[in-house]
Amino acid sequence: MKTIENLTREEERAAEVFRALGNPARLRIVTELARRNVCITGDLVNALPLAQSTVSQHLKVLKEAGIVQGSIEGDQCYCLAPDVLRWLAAFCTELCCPAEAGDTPGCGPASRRPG
Amino acid sequence: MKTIENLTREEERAAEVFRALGNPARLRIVTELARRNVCITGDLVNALPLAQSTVSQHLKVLKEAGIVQGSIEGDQCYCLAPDVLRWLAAFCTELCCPAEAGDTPGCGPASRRPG
DNA sequence: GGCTCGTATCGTAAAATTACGATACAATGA
DNA sequence: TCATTGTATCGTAATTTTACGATACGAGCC
Repeated sequence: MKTIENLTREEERAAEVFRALGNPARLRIVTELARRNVCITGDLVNALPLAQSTVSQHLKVLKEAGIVQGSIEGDQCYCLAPDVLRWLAAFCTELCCPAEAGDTPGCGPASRRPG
Repeated sequence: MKTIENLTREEERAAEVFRALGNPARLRIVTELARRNVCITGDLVNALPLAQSTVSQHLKVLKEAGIVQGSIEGDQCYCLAPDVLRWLAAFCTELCCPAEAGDTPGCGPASRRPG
């Protein structure tokens, strides 16, 4: 994939997190963690129709994206990182509802900005 | 990619939208649309260091995910679909801050659920 | 020491994504 | 009618992702 160099740091980070969440198995892991608060790998392997090694790899991706974190027990007890999803929610809200802009969003020939 | 069959419809939809946003070029398109409100394809081609055909393909992905929509002028004038990002923000918030649950999230040996 | 159990990592095959040039196609204007 | 312009689609090569089995590795127990 070609690197898009004029991304802001925020956009770059958001793309990374979006990508990690954009896989059904990984999203399932995240919802499972949200439901249970804390899981060991085995819990997640049981919850998914995938091989243990595959689940472990997905966990690694989620960990690298900062979405889940291991406990102090040596990476065998996972939970959601509390801030990332909150930040992502704010990012999405900012995109669709820019607080400052008074423009009413919407398509159509008349709504094209003059600039 | 293997299909995870026990995803809820909401999770499936979220994964689709996350995946579409999880590419730097596409996220750039979305932020550009958020900034300008409305763009024709050429505007986006100019904003990105990619070939016209590539940008067009990314637009198609975003359109199929329901994130952008074409205007009535025959798909040549794009804007953000107003509801999807709002919905996605709500989805993320629900994941990290489940309103009902009184449990305090967090890792550690003591917080493992008894079940 | 030698088991078993749970998990991470390695190597690899299949599938999907990404980007590009070439081309098609509709609208516009000479 | 014929060229031009803007955009979508096609075909394809390179890269990345996904999933699996095999294997390594540490902890706990005999």
